[in-house]
Amino acid sequence: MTTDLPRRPGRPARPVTREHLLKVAREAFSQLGYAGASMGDIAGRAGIRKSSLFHHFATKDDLYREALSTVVADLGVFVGQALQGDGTFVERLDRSILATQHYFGAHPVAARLLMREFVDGGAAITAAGDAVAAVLETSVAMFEQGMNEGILPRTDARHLAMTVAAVQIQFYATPEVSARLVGADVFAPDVVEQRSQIVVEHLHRLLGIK
Amino acid sequence: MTTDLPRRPGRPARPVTREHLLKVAREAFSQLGYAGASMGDIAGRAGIRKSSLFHHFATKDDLYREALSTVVADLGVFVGQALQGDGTFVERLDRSILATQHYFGAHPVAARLLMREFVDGGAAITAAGDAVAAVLETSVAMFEQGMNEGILPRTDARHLAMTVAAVQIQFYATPEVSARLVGADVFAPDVVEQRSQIVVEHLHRLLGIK
DNA sequence: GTCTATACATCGATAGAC
DNA sequence: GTCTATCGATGTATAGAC
Repeated sequence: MTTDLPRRPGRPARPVTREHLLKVAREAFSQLGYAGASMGDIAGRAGIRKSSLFHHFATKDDLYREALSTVVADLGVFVGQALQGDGTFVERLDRSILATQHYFGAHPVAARLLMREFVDGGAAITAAGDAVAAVLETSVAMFEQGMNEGILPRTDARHLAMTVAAVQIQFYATPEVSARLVGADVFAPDVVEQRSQIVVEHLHRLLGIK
Repeated sequence: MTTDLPRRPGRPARPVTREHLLKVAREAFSQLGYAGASMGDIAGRAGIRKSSLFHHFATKDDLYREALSTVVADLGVFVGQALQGDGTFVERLDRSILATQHYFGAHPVAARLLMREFVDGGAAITAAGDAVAAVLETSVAMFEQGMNEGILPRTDARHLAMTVAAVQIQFYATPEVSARLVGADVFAPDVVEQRSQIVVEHLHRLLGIK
């Protein structure tokens, strides 16, 4: 039976990395929201004291912004890469859909963190808000391109982008509701694969492809 | 120039009604979330003191549950009434879609409050969570009925219900994002009408109608 | 870089006067 | 039914030792 020695100040052999702190912060903010997660809780998850966390991030707002921006950036490059390369319009569209679904499926904190930021109004974030707006604008531009090429029927591309975004994010942003409805763990690999194929099918019908 | 007299105890001529307290509570919880809204803030919005609010609701949790349940109940009867009556499958479907969209458009706090509850995992709520699950199950049953009648092509009705719910709620649950994308106030009557028609169009294509 | 200790505000909730 | 006053816990953030 081991006894917990009282913690003492000093430079530890293996200090926690900034990346690890951001990881646990993403988990906390995703689960509890900005207001619900506390610096003490996040520090505890990382195995350090609250004041040590403040050494790495001057304010809670700073920590939140950086944690959120990593998700937005990750998703941005992931989807960006999928859009690169050759192929038909539909092939590029499908690659971006699957990339998004696989990203959300592989990173359980991501969709919920994004959705919370959207619901909060994105007031706390300007940089990330602009990045999100850029992603949506890319989506709008893509749909307009498809309409101009005659592949997609003409409709309001901006309302369409909002609907498409909703279809892609909701399932993973509210996993308890999704799990209760489909009767399975949302992040199980086979469920992610199934949902990915279904989202492709849903969005094809929604966009009027074929 | 009037001077603010200090508040004094006693029975006021016109005490605030429970309905008014629930209304301002819905606004606060919708804007700030459960963790972000405080009993003091809600009391202040209603023009009373925090301790007076605790006279009406024993705990913050009680207030939240009742505020949320009014939205779930309102939406339930609104959509339920739309589903009643005669008409073809598509006519009943369209009535329920339009009822939902008009409800969200007319009650700016509703969709956001619901989405917050979904993102929070519905852990705080059992009764309302069951009510929401019931609405989704009704949706599933309706789609399966449409498939059995040969009106809808066969697909996974449960995943379909999740997608349909996302399309209906997202636009009004994240109004700042929506407004930025479409460049207009989401709750302006003409925008609500436009979005309603577009959602009907989107869901028709998604469901494979016609 | 981490710790102890603390300052100071706000939170949910209670007690008791009117 | 509303108020003043207060309690105890928790929140963000800071100061200074090691």
